[in-house]
Parts: sequence; structure tokens; C-alpha cells
Amino acid sequence: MADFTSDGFCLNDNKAGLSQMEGHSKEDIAKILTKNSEGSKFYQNKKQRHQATEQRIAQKKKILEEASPADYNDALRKTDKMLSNLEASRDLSHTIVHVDMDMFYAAVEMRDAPHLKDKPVAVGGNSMLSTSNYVARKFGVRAAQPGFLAKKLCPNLIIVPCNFPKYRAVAAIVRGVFAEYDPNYASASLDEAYLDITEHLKVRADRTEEERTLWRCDCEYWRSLDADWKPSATQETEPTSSENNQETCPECGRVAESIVTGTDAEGAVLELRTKVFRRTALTCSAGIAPNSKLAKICTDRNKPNGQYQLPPNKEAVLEFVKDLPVRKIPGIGATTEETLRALGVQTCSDIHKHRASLALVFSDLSTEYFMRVSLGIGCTTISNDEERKSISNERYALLPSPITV
DNA sequence: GCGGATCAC
DNA sequence: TATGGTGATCCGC
Ligand SMILES: Nc1ccn([C@H]2C[C@H](O)[C@@H](COP(=O)(O)OP(=O)(O)OP(=O)(O)O)O2)c(=O)n1
Ligand SMILES: [Mg+2]
Repeated sequence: MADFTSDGFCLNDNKAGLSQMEGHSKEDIAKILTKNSEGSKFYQNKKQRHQATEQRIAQKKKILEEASPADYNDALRKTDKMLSNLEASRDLSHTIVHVDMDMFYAAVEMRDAPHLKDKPVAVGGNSMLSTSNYVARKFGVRAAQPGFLAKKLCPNLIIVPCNFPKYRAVAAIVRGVFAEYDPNYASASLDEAYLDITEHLKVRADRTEEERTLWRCDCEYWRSLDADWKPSATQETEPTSSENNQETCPECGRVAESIVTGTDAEGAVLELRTKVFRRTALTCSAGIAPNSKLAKICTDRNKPNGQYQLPPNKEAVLEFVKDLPVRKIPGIGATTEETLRALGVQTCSDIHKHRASLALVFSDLSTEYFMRVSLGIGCTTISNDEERKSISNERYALLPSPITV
């Protein structure tokens, strides 16, 4: 237990094995946040909205209680029809990649002010933070948190103001790399994008090992090929693979480390991430999967500075979603998570178990969305429709025809 | 159509 | 002391 004294919190609580440099335990974070925000207008408002959702949950439960066995039967038949149609449409032939920069704004600021590297850093202002670095996250400092509260969690926090023109410039360089693998890549925001690298992999299959080699040698020839490579920055954090070799640079004859990237998706994405790093000195993470929904989830598996591939077969996909908490699915937020939990659904396989209930209390569109989730089915084509500049609500985005009533 | 709810960055 | 700005969709009227 933290020792709450005069100033309201204690930063030297070691009982959970955490020193000040290592951050806070979850319990201490919750305690500090509650203590500093309960009673505020913001908190009252949030509580009121929460009570309204509890009302809606109660309504849904009432519908279930009053439904007849025949209603359940109809609902079951409806969902099973959906499931069989969806299963018939399962497409595992595309290789979809989701790339997400690591702590993007904060990483840019740390790159340009290296003394910040080992310190807790957040980007934003006193009233709102956009993101934080991993040191600060150990203290519970997160995006969408007001700076003054973050300071309570982490008094040594360094808050640097947003510099959007700079982030846009960095994003433009990163997008240049994406375009090399999929000219039709779709940006979801400044720091993330979806790529369909199916075509690239076909071309890549015929590339020689030499063409798939990334050199670390700092000679003129290789620098001319990769003009923005910053050799000083490549020492510690460059993406690694088991295929690293010490070799002699064929141009200047000096010993150089080379990375031979494979012809497969893992190889292509390692190469992509290495290029991003060499051109920006920033790391990113990636997920590889047969559809965009799964790819996005995969990105988080080995974040930061990592990648994860979900193999393109039905068994692997079903195993992947089996015990996945529904909150991990893009489109299912805090409210839907709570609603589903009240209906007995916590993981994706729970969706299948309770599919009749879900069909009784949700719209057809939402029900079908949940069925897709339970099968691990998602969008397999990437379109950068200029109409839709960003993908903001995964639940309904990327559907065949947006409904305009 | 419009306002409210939800979700995401 | 104090809790962002923006874009998108669906739902229920
Ligand atoms: N509520 C939020 C969440 C994020 N962002 C901004 C700041 C982030 O730097 C950027 C990217 O969002 P991410 O969710 O990808 O978060 P990060 O890139 O900062 O961290 P990471 O991806 O390593 O978790 O979007 C924001 O303005 N408001
Ligand atoms: Mg990111």
C-alpha cells in the first residue's frame, strides 16, 4: 500500500518491487488518478454517462429475459446463416501488413533531443497529452491524459509541446517507404498504415540475395543508395534478424554488417522496417496477417520495434482469436466491452457461444460484425479512397457500402 | 436529416 | 484550478 501523506501520494513505495525509476504498480496508478480527479466536473460527467450505459445494458438484459424460446431459435438460425455465408467468403490469399510507429510524437522529440532518451517524456501540454514514451508509461502516463494529472503520477515528467509540421514531415518520409511495398497503401493516421504486399511478394520471390541485402557499411557508395541513413543512430535499436552476417562490403572492402532479408512476408517487413529506421532514425512495429483487422492486432504483439506474423490458414486464425479479449478488437471500445461482458462475452470464442443473445439485442449490422470477429474475418483489400482520409471507426469502416439514410 | 453515442488516433 | 481536436459511423428518432 502506498503511504498517502501530506501531498497526497508517495513515490518511494517499494513494496510492489518498484522503485521510482521503474514506475508505479497498477493499483498505485489507479489510486493517484482517483484521488486527483474524483469530484471534478469531468469525473461526474463520466460517471453520469456510465450510468446511462448501465441503463442500456439493463434494457438489453430485459429483452433477453422476455424473449421466447422461439425468438432464441430464430436468432440462432440467423447467426448461423451469417456464419456460414461469412465462412464461405473467407479469403486467406492476401498478405496484409499493418505498420505503426513506436510512441510516434515522443520518439520524434527524443530523436531530436537525445538527452530526453532515458527520462520520462510526454508530448502535449498541461491540459492534454498526445502521447508518452515508455519510461513515462511505467508511471501510468498515457495519451489523452491531462498534463497536470500526469505530473501527479510522475513529478519528473518532461512535457514537450506538439510540433505537428515536424510529425507530418516525418510521416511523409515513412510513407515513401510504404509506397515501395504497396503503392496503394492506406494511411490510418500520421503514424500508421495498412499495406497489401501480396503483389510485392510475387516480385520479391525472384529477387537475388544481393537485391535483398541491406548493408551497414558507411561508405560513399552505400550512402548514395540510401541517402538519409544515419549511421550513428543504427547501433542499438536497428531491427534485428537471425540472418545478420559479418561480411566485407563489396564496394569499399571494409568489414560491414549485412542483413539479408528473406523473400517471405517476414523478410519484406523486416526490410521495410529497417528502411524506415535508416531514413528517420525511428522504430516501428508491424503485424502481418490475411486481413487488416488481424494485422492491426498482430502489430501489438511485439511492439515496440518488432513484428509478428499470423500464418494464413484457418486453423491458425481461429486459434489466434480463440482466447483474445474482445477489447483487443479494433471497433470494440470500453462501452461495448462492458456491454458484452454483461452478456457473458469476454473473449472472441464467447461471441460464438452467446451468438443468439447477441443477435437478439444488437442490430443486424452489429451482429454481423461480431460474427466476423468470432471467425477472424476482416477486410482483405486496402483502398486509399480519397473520400475516406482516415479509418476512424473499425466497426463500420471498410464495409462494402456505407449506408446513408 | 439530426443529435447522441461510440470508436480511434 | 484544470480533462483535446478531428473525423467517421450507426442508432433512434
Ligand atoms: N488519444 C490519442 C492517441 C494518440 N494520439 C496521437 C499521438 C500518438 O503519438 C499518435 C499515434 O498514436 P498511437 O496510438 O500509435 O500511439 P503511439 O505511436 O504514441 O505509441 P505506440 O504506438 O508505441 O503505442 O497519435 C492522440 O493525439 N490522441
Ligand atoms: Mg504508434
